[in-house]
Amino acid sequence: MRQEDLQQMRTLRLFDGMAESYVESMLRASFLQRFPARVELAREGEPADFLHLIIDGQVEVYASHHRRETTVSILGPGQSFILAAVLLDRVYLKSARALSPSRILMIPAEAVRQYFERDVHFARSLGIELAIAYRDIVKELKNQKLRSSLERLANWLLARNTETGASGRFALPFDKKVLAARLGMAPEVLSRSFAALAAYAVSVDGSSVHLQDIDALRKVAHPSAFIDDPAT
Amino acid sequence: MRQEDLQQMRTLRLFDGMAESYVESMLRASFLQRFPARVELAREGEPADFLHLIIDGQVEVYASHHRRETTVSILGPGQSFILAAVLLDRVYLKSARALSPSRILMIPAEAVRQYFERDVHFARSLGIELAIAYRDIVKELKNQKLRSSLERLANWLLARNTETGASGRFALPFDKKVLAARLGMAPEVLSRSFAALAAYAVSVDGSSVHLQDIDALRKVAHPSAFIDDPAT
DNA sequence: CGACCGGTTGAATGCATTCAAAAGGCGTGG
DNA sequence: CCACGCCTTTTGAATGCATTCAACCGGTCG
Repeated sequence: MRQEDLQQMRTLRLFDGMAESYVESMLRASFLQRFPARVELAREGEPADFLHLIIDGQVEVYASHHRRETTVSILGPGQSFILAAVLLDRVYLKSARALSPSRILMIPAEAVRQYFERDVHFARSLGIELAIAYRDIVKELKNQKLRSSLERLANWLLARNTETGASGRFALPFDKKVLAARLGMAPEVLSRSFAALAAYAVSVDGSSVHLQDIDALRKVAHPSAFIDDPAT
Repeated sequence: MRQEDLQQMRTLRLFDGMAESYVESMLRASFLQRFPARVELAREGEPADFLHLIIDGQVEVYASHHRRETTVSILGPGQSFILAAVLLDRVYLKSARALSPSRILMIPAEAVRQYFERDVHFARSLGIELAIAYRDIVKELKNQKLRSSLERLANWLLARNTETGASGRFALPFDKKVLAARLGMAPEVLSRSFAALAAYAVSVDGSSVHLQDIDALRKVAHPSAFIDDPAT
């Protein structure tokens, strides 16, 4: 790892409050890897060998079973994945692939477990990280089971709008195909849902979206803090 | 709390390795409550005030939104719920109700957070508990999104059979209505699914189930270690 | 130019929900 | 002990949301 990269890694939230010498030693054992788009970063069923931390890029986390596939989440810089498997020393329950060229900090599972036992601050960070991940997936389960696909799309648009400054205009951060997977629907359904939302002043041109009547959109979406609000 | 109850609480897995004085102090602040069936133990949207630990009884964890409701899990003795909300000091994302008369150990959220910071062993227990809960819900998400209701039922039957000694005969641990909710389907669908499984030598009489051809059932179910195996 | 990929649109199918009604089980009160 | 009523479960039928298959458009790349 290069000196300036190391410097950046040291400041990761995950290491907050941790003894410096521990951080150093963990980082020495870790790899900062670059991956091209479409590469598989982890495969369901394999033993957890590294905790993955996204420094740069987008990663799709998904699971397969019996010729079907479902996207669980799409992660970006600052987020980690497969933490639970690492902590418990079990196999991955999900696979992950890079959606864009990515830089991933890979911390050996063994080291994670070791310092989890050894350093309160690190244990605390991991616990909080896990708790957040847990709540995120609960929200996703609710999103999937309590909403129609039209509602899921509407809420995603509202959330994305808020996230990007609430200007009413933003670009889709990935292909519609991927968005469809993220929202748990076939691409065809996403297409039809966008069409249906035109009635609520949602206009889409390629990847640029314009929400011209947020209130109308909220009425279809029925947003809920307990599903959509990342800070809740 | 009575002396003998206290004694029992002290041996909880959650407290393994924890300094005795800490355990004592946590338990002194806690309540061992009895609840009749159907009582609501936690409500979505309320601030997390207690970590709940089931000593006795069955608890249904569910979430509501916009006049719909979905069951997230059904828990029994030894399992805790709403740990993530307690740790992060956020509101509950799910509600919980007692399915049967239950005894619940309620540990004040404040105390949980305090000892989480203070005691490595406790932090470790919580981390592991959270990691397991996380993986369970990932499995549930996969179960829901990658399977038909017939498959979900078939797999549940297989798992339950294994759990109860693989004799091919067992009783449903709760009403079919509740089972339907647990499996994410309407009661009507459960009924029809049972009827459909008769073709695979599954016979049901009231709450007693008899699986007469496990292999046939496995063929419909397509069980997967990464969804169904509690130890994976 | 032709092939391919992402996206859209149309049509058919299917799984599951919903509404409705009837049958079976269980407990309560007369 | 029986009758009644409530709740669970089953069965039937209609509806609907979403998947799947298929065809088509437009842009990009070899």
